[in-house]
Amino acid sequence: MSYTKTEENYLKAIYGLESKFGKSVSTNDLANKLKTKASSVTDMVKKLSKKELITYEKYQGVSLTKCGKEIAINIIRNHRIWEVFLVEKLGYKWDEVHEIAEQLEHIKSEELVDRLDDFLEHPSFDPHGDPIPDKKGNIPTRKKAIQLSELGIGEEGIIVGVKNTNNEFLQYLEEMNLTLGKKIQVEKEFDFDKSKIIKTDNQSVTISKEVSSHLIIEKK
Amino acid sequence: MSYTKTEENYLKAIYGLESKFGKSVSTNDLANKLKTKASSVTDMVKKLSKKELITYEKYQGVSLTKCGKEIAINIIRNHRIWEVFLVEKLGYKWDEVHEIAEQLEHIKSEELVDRLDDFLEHPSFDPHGDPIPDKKGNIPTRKKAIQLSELGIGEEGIIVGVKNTNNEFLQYLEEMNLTLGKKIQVEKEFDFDKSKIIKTDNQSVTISKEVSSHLIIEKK
DNA sequence: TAAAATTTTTAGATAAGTCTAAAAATTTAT
DNA sequence: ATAAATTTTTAGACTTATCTAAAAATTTTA
Ligand SMILES: [Mn+2]
Ligand SMILES: [Mn+2]
Ligand SMILES: [Mn+2]
Ligand SMILES: [Mn+2]
Repeated sequence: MSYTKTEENYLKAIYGLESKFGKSVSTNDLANKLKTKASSVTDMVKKLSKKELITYEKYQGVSLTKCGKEIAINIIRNHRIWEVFLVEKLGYKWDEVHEIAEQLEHIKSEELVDRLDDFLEHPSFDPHGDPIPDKKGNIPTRKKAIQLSELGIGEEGIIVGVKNTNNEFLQYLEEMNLTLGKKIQVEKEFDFDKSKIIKTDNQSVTISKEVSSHLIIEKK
Repeated sequence: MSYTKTEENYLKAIYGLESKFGKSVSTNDLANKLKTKASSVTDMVKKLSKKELITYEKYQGVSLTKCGKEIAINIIRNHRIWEVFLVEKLGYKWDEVHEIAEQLEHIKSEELVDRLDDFLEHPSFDPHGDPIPDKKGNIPTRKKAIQLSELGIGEEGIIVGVKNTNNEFLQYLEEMNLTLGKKIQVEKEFDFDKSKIIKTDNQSVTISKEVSSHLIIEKK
């Protein structure tokens, strides 16, 4: 069985919202995430429900079935593997790959992404630090990853992920020298707004709570 | 300006038929090539005409405008570069890549295929020996390429292309050891049906006129 | 708990691309 | 030059995914 690009995007969006909020997904939230109208969502949700990819009851929101979840995770796998390819092999920057991966993730082929995965030597994380599900849907985890906002003064860590893949944010991080793999140390924290001074290899930068809560760190 | 997958496929098909027959393309031929109905073709052809990608007069068939031709060639460029990638980097066989490239050719990105082209070190021909247009639309040519059917007894050459990318044909060639780059020599020709005995590096095979006329050779 | 606000669904339209059946135009054959 | 055959176009319908506006259900507020 094969699904339309639209169906796949709905499943992916439902998966994302379900994981984020830990409960069934509302029509409005879905409409908002997919930049469409609630009425359109209702239509599609009925269709996906009939195909048993989601469970849906009027006014109660939706959640993925086992099958729907598998499909969603597979699309996410495709997306992230393509992002690795674009950055590692074609030299794209991490803020340039998302849109293209949004297209590539829908290419229909049993083998393609598995071959690409071999070619890339089975990466576990994408250019934004997000985990890449394996063929069976298992998602790698990081043992002791925390938000930079939780790191105390003097403590050291390595940047392993970003919790926001907005292009401007990624470009900002690039300028601040806060990219994946960078070793950092908390130099100071300002109580009044929880902003921090962060020491990287060659400079110190001040970042807001907003920023530090979107950076994922592995403690040294 | 960006076009739908369908529009792009129509332009590509028109380009192919126009090149092949050297005259304007009929509704029926187009319908046949695109595996759709003549009535659907008439609709789309009106649409492309309004966009000035083709010229169209009722009952007179269509031909590409400069702009339409540029788009068609660009899609072909995409297709062939992706085919090279699939074969060279992901280890696909030449009979496995066409369908996937049919999808990949429509990915919308200014840069993607150019970067891929760099990554592949600017190939001039795809895995089937078809020329890859450059970014400006220039199509590489081979000076002295001829059909194997034109090669005389005793003459030698190298296989540089196939004029039919049907999967079964490609698999047949593989079995006969008649793949791109192979050196061959005409051992014998049978007058009654123009079939030939061909010597390759390690064996002799008999092939029909049908087959030899679809193999492109560069004379030694 | 009743009114107000919000969310969700329904009803009806639209656009792209496709199809069948029938009409119109063109080409081929007699 | 007509008739017959073929090609092409038109007319009308269908599917998918969308939208707006209005109705219905649910949740919040007072
Ligand atoms: Mn992404
Ligand atoms: Mn990512
Ligand atoms: Mn091809
Ligand atoms: Mn090819």
